[in-house]
Amino acid sequence: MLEKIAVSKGQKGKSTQDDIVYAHIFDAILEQRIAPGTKLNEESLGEIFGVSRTIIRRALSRLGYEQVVVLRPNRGAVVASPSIEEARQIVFSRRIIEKAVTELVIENAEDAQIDKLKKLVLDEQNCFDRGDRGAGIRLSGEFHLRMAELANNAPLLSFQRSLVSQCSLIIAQYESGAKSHCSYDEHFELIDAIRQRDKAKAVSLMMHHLDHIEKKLNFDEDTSSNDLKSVFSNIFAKK
Amino acid sequence: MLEKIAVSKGQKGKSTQDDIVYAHIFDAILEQRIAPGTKLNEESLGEIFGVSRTIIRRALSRLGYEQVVVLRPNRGAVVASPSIEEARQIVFSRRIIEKAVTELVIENAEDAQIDKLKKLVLDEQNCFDRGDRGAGIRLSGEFHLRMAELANNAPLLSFQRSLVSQCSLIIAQYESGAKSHCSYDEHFELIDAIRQRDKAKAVSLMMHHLDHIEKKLNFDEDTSSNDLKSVFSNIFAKK
DNA sequence: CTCAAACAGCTTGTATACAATTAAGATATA
DNA sequence: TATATCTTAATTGTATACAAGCTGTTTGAG
Repeated sequence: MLEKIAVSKGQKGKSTQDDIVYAHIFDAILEQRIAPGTKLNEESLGEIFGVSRTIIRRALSRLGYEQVVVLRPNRGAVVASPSIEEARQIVFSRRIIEKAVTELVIENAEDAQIDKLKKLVLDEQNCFDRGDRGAGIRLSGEFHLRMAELANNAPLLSFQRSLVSQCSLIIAQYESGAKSHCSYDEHFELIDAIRQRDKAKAVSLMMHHLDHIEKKLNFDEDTSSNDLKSVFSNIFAKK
Repeated sequence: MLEKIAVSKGQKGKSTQDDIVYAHIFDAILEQRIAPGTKLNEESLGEIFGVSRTIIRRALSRLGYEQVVVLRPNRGAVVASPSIEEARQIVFSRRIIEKAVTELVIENAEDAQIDKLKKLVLDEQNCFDRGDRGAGIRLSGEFHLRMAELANNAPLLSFQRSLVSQCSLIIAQYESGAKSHCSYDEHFELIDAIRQRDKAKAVSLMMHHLDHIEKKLNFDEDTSSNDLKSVFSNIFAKK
């Protein structure tokens, strides 16, 4: 059964069981099929995937390390639901990383590699056009990941992976319905600037790109939240 | 028995078993009591710490995620031994993060918090003066971690944690004997610049600080290496 | 004597059973 | 009725047993 799922998800052959489970839960969270705050019960997940709790626990630890789920000792895992403040910190970090990544890509990547990126953005466009917002958000994240790959720096790539995941969560949580969050138009523009090796322009485009995410955050600040402390903070006087 | 170790290490009370095991292996690696490349056998570690393989595996995964050990599927964990190229990437990442951190600290940290840092550097000085190089390297890393804490940005802090660990490994691996690697003098200077809220000077000091690490890398490049591919690259013709 | 295939051991991967902890409901007391 | 304590069910934490995989050695054929 797991085999079938693995194939349907197009995972590489060498995937072990926890990789598969990890990838499925990860995708489900980023595509908003599981809401932020949802409790992730180990035994239920085990039954769903047909594996023991051992495997589920490994997958959950990994998700916990990437901050996509929150692990509460003795109380299990829940899907992360970043607060506005946490979201701001995450976007801030991305600013720093994306700037460096963009510059590295311009310095190091070959034309052919950059062209490949375009295909990915076409896929992304496709998803949004046919209304699959979840997959669109994920592909949009993948675009930024591929950029980091072309930067040729392993630690930056792994940090970017974590940041992009968390950003997708934030977008899923805070951005209102139909609006395209991370418009593929901007991705196309960015690729062109990189292709022309125009560092200043590319970095500036990237920063604007992130501005858009952050502006949405401010705009939708009043969205209902799971963070009880912030919901009721106006009732109780501050210490 | 574990209890005793926990106390002797001054861990906080809420430490669970894997935290303790994790911390011990971590410290042992960073203090060079285990050499890079050493195989970490699960059962042996289990006996040493008096816990089951379950706990050891959790600790090893975590170390693997932080890149302090390398996990090879079906073949166990070994202490990481970064190649020169990997080391360069790590130092490059640190340049980016440390610049951002330094600026944030100057913007956000209170005088009292900065003063606290000074005590830490005194401890560091102490260690080197009395010849405890291992502990010195660890404290030097802790200095940079504290800086990241004062920056008030959770994702940056967690990335910094991973980078600092890896850097300590690099220093332990490549730097020759007695030389102080990350001289505490520079830490003192840095603190002063931050205290005066002199961004340009502080950032420049920090960059020089990292230059020193990197220069050592180049200088000691000929040190015997575990990277067989590079060792024998002169024998076989390139494809 | 060289090389290859089969075997044995040891180590890691996974499932399961049991212990410890938490959360919720029930009962009792003021 | 409100509060506190006890009890119980559910869930997580840990140990252990068994399965699968790798490594090194032995054995046999060329």
